[in-house]
Amino acid sequence: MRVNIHVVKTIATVTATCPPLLAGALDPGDAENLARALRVLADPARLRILSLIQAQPGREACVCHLTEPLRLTQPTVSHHLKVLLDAGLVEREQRGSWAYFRVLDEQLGALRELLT
Amino acid sequence: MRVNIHVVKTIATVTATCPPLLAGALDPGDAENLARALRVLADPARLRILSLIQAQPGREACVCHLTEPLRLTQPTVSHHLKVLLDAGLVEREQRGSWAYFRVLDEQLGALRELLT
DNA sequence: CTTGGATATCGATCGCGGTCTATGCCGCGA
DNA sequence: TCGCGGCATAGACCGCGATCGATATCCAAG
Repeated sequence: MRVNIHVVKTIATVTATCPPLLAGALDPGDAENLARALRVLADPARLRILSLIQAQPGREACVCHLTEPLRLTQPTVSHHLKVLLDAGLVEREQRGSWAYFRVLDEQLGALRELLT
Repeated sequence: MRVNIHVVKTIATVTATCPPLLAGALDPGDAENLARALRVLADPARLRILSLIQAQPGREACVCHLTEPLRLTQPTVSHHLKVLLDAGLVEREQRGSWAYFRVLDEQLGALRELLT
């Protein structure tokens, strides 16, 4: 049986409810959510994945384009892409056997606005 | 014997050498440095510390002002403040027995610019 | 100098997450 | 239908860092 799993988009959630960092005392819940969102970016492999996708012609990449420059195994790259996907920082499009990923820059911009 | 320890300011270092995230493929070293800088912010306690300091009258706070709202012990708060200090996100001023901390918003702004 | 309070440091614990290998799943072509 | 290639998932391992109690350090007052 197939169930629809509603994946919480970390970034979208926090940008919708969390005030800017220095605009006043953050309550514990907002701090936790913002920290969770920042933790997605606070990894060298994921930062490189975002920049590598964006540097690709067409600004999209599938997993097999990333494993070699990252020098990481395919499962590890898939893991990072899932983290980025759940956060809402990339989108995924299946084309045949390949899964193409694109960066959602608006989400990155929204997150950036919270560091104010 | 006393030695002068030169503490590397994480944020200042990365903003001086690292290109914006989506401006092209990040090399591994830059990715590592940027991730290190983001990891400083990717913690709910440190986010709350920054916002609590800023919410204080005079935009400064000493350790004893932070332990209670954070519900963390004094050593833990001191630890987080040291991380923020080493990163260059806060400055420290000793006044009598008390150590007052202030947020360096320029550093936060510089880091924010890298998420582009 | 001694005491007391504020802060820093030390050492230990423990949970989280990045990485791997092994394996499952899916779509395509022969 | 079978095999293969691309990707996802499961499970295990391991290091890092958040937190704490204990203790050291520093400063002011008496």
